[in-house]
Amino acid sequence: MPADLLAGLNPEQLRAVTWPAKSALVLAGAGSGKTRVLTTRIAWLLSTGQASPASILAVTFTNKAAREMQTRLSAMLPVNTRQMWIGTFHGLCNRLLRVHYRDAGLPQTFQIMDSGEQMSAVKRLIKQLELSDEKFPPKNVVGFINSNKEAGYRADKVQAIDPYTRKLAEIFAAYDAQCQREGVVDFAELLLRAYELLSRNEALASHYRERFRHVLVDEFQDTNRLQYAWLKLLAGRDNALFAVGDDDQSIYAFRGAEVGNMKSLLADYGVEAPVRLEQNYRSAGNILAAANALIEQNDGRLGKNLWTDAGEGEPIRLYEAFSDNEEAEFVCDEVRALSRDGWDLSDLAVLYRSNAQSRALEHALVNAGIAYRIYGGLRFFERQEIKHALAYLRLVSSPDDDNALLRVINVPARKIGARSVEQLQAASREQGITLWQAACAGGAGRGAVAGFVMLIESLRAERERLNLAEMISLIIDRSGLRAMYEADRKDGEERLANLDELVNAATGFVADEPGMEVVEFLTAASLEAGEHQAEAGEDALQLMTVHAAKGLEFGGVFVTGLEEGLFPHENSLSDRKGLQEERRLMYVAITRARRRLYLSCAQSRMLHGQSRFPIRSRFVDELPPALIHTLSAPKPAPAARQAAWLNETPAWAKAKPAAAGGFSIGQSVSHAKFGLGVVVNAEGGGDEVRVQVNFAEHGLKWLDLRYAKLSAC
DNA sequence: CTCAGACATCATTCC
DNA sequence: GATGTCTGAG
Repeated sequence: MPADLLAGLNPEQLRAVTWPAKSALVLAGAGSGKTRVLTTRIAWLLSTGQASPASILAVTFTNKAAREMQTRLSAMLPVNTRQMWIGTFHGLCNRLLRVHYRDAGLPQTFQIMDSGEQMSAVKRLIKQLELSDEKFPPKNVVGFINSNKEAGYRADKVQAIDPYTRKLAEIFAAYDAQCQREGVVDFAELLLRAYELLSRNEALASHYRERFRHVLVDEFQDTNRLQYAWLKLLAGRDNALFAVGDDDQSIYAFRGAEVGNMKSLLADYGVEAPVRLEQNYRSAGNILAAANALIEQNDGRLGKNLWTDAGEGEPIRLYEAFSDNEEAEFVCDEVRALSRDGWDLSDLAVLYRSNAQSRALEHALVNAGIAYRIYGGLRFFERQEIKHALAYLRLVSSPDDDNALLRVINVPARKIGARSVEQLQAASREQGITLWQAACAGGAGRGAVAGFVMLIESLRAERERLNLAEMISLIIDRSGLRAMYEADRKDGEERLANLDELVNAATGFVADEPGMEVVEFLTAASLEAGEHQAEAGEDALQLMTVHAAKGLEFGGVFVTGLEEGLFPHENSLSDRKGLQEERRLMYVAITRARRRLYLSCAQSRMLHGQSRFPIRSRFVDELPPALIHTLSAPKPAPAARQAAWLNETPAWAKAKPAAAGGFSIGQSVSHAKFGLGVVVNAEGGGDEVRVQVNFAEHGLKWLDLRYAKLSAC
């Protein structure tokens, strides 16, 4: 074995890496060398002859992490990583289903729907079933379907006691039937189908159990019930399930993740205690101390305390801006200063809770001339022009995909309006055929629909002759997409560039299986929607959500928008579990930083087209004050501040500046119980006026002026 | 019957 | 801000 393989590992890391060939849970704090442990573990198993490459199954949460593991591994050992199965849950399940598509009851060319496509499939279904989307909001229906699938339940297994849930279960069943008819699978289905494939087919399951003696899982705290069941199926009784995770970084409960899986694993596999990796190699002492203090406020933790032998480092910097725009300017100023001091822009990240916040930042960055790169948000493969082109590609490959057909049948506009589409849908429903079949049958010979059928047929006729890139290029030309965007003066140019980029991506694409180029390309587009753009190497400031930042680290980090209602998000304020997840999110944000950490909030923020006047996030106040250095904003006098607020007041407030029972927005007031505050909002009229006051001590309160004793000061 | 523009509505986080 | 629905012109 390469002698230096284990060199430089600390005792806990060493214990994890050289753990005997049995199941284990590694509790790996942020920055504790988790990825290194995982890859070194694999390398150690291989180089000591305990495992062959083919016996390794490693699951990560992003494709990026999977690639990184592969790269690191091949750097450590001269080993053929192709024999190992390394990938995401979704990627691996897809692989399984492609190999055993018959046993899984799927067409060979089944396609994967992303969440947007799933949503439109459900909307279409609800309309078809003639249900009101008032009573069955598509969003809720999608949530119902996904959460059941993630828990391992099909429609017939759903716990349905009340009539409403029974109806939902019916829709669920109809949805699955529709997907089956159209040969498409959603993300959750990918997992459930693969699970059922193995659980119903003992021969297959034992084949894979024989093969994968070592199952390793990264980010185990983010697995859902179904994923854990899938892992258990593969690991069986005898194989080694080696899970690495951090309960404090569990931030995906909203998509079904169960931190409880960590405790379950200990019980299910008779693991006495987790291996704890608590030495942090990433962050300076102060940053770590802040993170520890914050996360301690959560309960039910497995428990762990990160430490470092690095020095305290710099204090954490806190900045309270007047407005979201001013916060963005602050970020720009600091970034420029850091850049002057020799920091690489790419070593700096601006984090936020929700994507919408990037707007103000982008605006300021453009003005300041600072190069930046946004991760997530509108991903490449989710842009409409790309989705259009891919929908055509799907139709060429499998015309029965109703979703794809509906997406492009009238894009660009070709005189097939809502009415014609309805007729097609009626025909398809009555005769039990797909839209494509209905289009072929009904519109034969005449009309716009026939023209569309001919277009698709003419493209299909070229399938054999053209390679993938040529096909996409042909689609863009012949469908009229190119002409449509050429005529679009607003952002047609950018969209055309993206389409060219799509052709480029297809040019380099090599399929694993001959003849499967289209299917594999579309699969990659669905499963790697976000990870395409993140590559390019230019030195640029990194912008992303806190979720997207998980697993990454930066020399300097700005955590922005630290306001009640934003971070923690208002939808999570009401329940305890939600709030604890928000706190873990904050923990993740803080622990991304190596040397310098900025926290910022704003006293006014445009949200959903309205000015809001939030108060500072509780998370800021949960940090030890001694660690924090508050940067003084160029504080204008109270009068000027009021003016600044008034400038952003909604129209109604300007229209009736003194309407709120004698109080106006921005006015300082005092209250017998709550003390001093500032009026930030008002509603009502006549003698039923309510005002919202931001109290220095007690935060935001709505007060009814009929009862509250409020006085100007 | 289609289409473009006006209008309303609703907003986390993501594989 | 993006998306869905409505309306009047053609």
